[in-house]
Amino acid sequence: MRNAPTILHLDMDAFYASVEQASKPSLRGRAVIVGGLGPRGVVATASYEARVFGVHSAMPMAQARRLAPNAAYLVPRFAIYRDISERVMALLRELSPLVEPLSLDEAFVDLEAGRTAWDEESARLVGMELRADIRARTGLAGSVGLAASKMLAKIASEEAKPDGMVVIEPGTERALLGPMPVRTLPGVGPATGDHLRRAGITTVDEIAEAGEDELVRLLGKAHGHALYAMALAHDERPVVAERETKSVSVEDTYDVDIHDRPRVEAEVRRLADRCVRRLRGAGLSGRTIVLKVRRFDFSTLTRSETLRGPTDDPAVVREAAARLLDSVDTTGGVRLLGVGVSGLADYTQEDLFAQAAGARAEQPEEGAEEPAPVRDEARTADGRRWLAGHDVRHAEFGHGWVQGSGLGRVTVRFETPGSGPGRVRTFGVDDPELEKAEPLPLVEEAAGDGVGGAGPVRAGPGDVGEVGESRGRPGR
DNA sequence: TCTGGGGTCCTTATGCTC
DNA sequence: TCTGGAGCATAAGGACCC
Repeated sequence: MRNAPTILHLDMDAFYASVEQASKPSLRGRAVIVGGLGPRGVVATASYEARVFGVHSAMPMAQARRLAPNAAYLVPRFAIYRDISERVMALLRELSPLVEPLSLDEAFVDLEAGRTAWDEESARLVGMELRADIRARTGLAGSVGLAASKMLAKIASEEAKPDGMVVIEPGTERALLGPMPVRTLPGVGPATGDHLRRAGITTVDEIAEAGEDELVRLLGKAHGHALYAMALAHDERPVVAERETKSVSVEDTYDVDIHDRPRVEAEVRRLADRCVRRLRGAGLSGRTIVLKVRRFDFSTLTRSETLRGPTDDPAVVREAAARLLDSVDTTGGVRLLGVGVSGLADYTQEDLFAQAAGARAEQPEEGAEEPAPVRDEARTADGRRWLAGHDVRHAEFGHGWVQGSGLGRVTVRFETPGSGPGRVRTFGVDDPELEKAEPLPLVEEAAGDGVGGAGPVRAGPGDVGEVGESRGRPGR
């Protein structure tokens, strides 16, 4: 392990909810909950004001509504989260070429590799400046952890939340880690936590005391070795900038279980097509097709089939998925269906099978199988949907966002990131003066954007649209 | 009072080939 | 020709992460 805290972990605070609060002045200081709003939705992010009520990520939305009935409930706007995330990642890449994004709101940076920090003092300085830059560029708060390894940097940023910075000084790791609960360590979730608790192990120190052999016996080889090393604060994993995508998949949970077999088959075809679109979008093809079925009782099963060569042909994937479905009993109903492709190749090779199938099934389906949506909330006559939290523009009142909709009406609050809290008005869902709009930037873009200096800094408003997007990118 | 969506990695069982 | 492994690929499930 290196002997200076030069690995940085950045974690944006309550990211989705914070973006919404920055976009919508009337929500600042209020409980905001972002997630799926359907009957089977879960919470993606809760603002700190909402966490006071006990609401947290991954909680069923129904439960959140009981705990915080007066919170604002919004559907995620991934386009703007992605845009802001790219700005933040660009700031990180100014610090080092070794930036490892873990998701839209989290990343590791190896400061030593970027020669921006070499000891504790320089690392602290970089961390402070980074947090200030992020706030200036995005208006949002991020927490920073600095340590000599990835595991410890992540634990440090967790400790730093919200809106803080924590440095773990080399030499203090064991003392700090020892009394912490086992769940603090990465890779210890509910199941492993229970497993360890039944063996009388509840703290990191107790993992270390148990010894490596005992852990391997309890948890298996890979997990046992890894966890023992972590408990001793040994973590040599390097920061890895580019990781290859290993699989591409799509899945849908239905508001109401599907019992009708033809309907299940139609959904699987639709998912197969969607999956292939994503696959092709990333310039990939794959050999193994995976079908996922979650039944009415939440039991989940997967069926997979490996082809002779990689494909990105929708007809081939559709047919494989249909064959896999043949071996699954869906009487009783299914709540989720998914289709995935793994065994990826970064080239597209048309195998004979694909060509044969393609000749038969070139373009039928496309328009023919348009599946009926399960649920139909506030949909206009031409099929537009007014999703809570999404941006709209009104010919007379300007830019606003959907506060709620139903019963043929849509309620809009007219405000922008730079305005004060705005007024609310209600319209018919088919009001011709109301239309969907693009999100507005959170921070006023200064003319020229003030980044004249050295280094590969991304410029201002002009280049956020992104041109040739074909790299495989890790974790979204 | 129920449990999303997109991934990764590991374990175990099984069949094939040498 | 039979048997025993080793080693690999495939399939299914589970845990974990954000």
